[in-house]
Amino acid sequence: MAKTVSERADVLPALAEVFREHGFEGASLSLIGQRTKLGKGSLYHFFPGGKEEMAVAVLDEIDGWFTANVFKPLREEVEPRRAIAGMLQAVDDYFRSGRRVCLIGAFALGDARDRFARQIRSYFATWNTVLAEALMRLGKDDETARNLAEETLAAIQGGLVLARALNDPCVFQRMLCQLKARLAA
Amino acid sequence: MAKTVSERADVLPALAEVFREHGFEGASLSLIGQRTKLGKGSLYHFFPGGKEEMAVAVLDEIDGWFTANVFKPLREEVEPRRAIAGMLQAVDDYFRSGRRVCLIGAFALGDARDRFARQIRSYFATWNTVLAEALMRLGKDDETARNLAEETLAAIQGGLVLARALNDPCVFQRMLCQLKARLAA
DNA sequence: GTCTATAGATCGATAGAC
DNA sequence: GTCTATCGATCTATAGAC
Repeated sequence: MAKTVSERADVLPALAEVFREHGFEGASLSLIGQRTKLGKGSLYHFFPGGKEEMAVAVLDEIDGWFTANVFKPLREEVEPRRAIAGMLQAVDDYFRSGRRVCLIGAFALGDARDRFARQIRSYFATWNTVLAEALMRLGKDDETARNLAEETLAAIQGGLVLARALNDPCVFQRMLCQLKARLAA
Repeated sequence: MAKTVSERADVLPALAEVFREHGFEGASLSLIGQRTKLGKGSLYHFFPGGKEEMAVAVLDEIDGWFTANVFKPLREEVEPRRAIAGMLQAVDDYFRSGRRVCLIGAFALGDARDRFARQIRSYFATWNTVLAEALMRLGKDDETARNLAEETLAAIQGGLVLARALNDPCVFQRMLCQLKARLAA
């Protein structure tokens, strides 16, 4: 006992999975304890702010992942075609081809939205902006690029909703496929 | 006291609003009691199955509204252009131009999905089918119609997610506008 | 048919031993 | 740093008065 091995970052993946599956309200501390294999004492040691701080940490980690694997490549890749193809590939990986839900989207639809409004807004706003800029580098005019970026994000989020509602991940894959064609046009 | 006036159907709108704002887990009985202005005794008189039965009743009512105002017109209107324009108008009204969330979509993303899987699936599956059929009557071939129907539902759901995440209902309106053009093409 | 009161379970959070 | 024990609050659900 008194294992000193754990770090805060170690429990984030399990934590994220619990929030993804049960939402903010549905993720009880006892459930979180089971899935992270940590007692409440340990959880409060890592997250003195309780469940809210756990969710903030998870959202931050997700934001970090997207910044590194989606937003940054989208901004820095000089060849816009490759930037966009890379984005779609990363999205497909992240959402496990439609088998995994977007936690930020789920939070946005639920009552957790107000609590985490800043992070939710920032995630989608950033994505929207960097994608629109990549589309402009591809030759689209300002308005077309903005609209197309917005439609792309909506198709991704909507595809995840539909895939889960119909219990059919293929819906999401078809959505990505269609986006690939549309964004290249 | 002993007011005999209330009927089950009278509380459904308030009930729906509570679930929409707080999700299934977040909608506590005390909150439901406040918003419906009914005590727990009355609520359990109308819904012996408790919160789950309340949610089922709300989902049924939503399904009834869409059947009458979206699915049925989409099936029966002989002029497919009018059928689709009518659908988009009904959707805009129902979702208050993006200010209102889709409860069924929100349930699909959260942990309520498994509990209400049948109703969630049926809602989207029916919509998808009747829209695809209308598109075929418009002259699209089978595969195109199916894909376009799917993309339409995803755009609507994704538009609602984005509108709420960015706190900007205009996103949803732009989405409907774009759909109008795309479906007519 | 609606209310208040409350049971019984579970919630988030804390304290203290080790 | 992790555990167990436990607090008070809140939850869903029930019982009984009116």
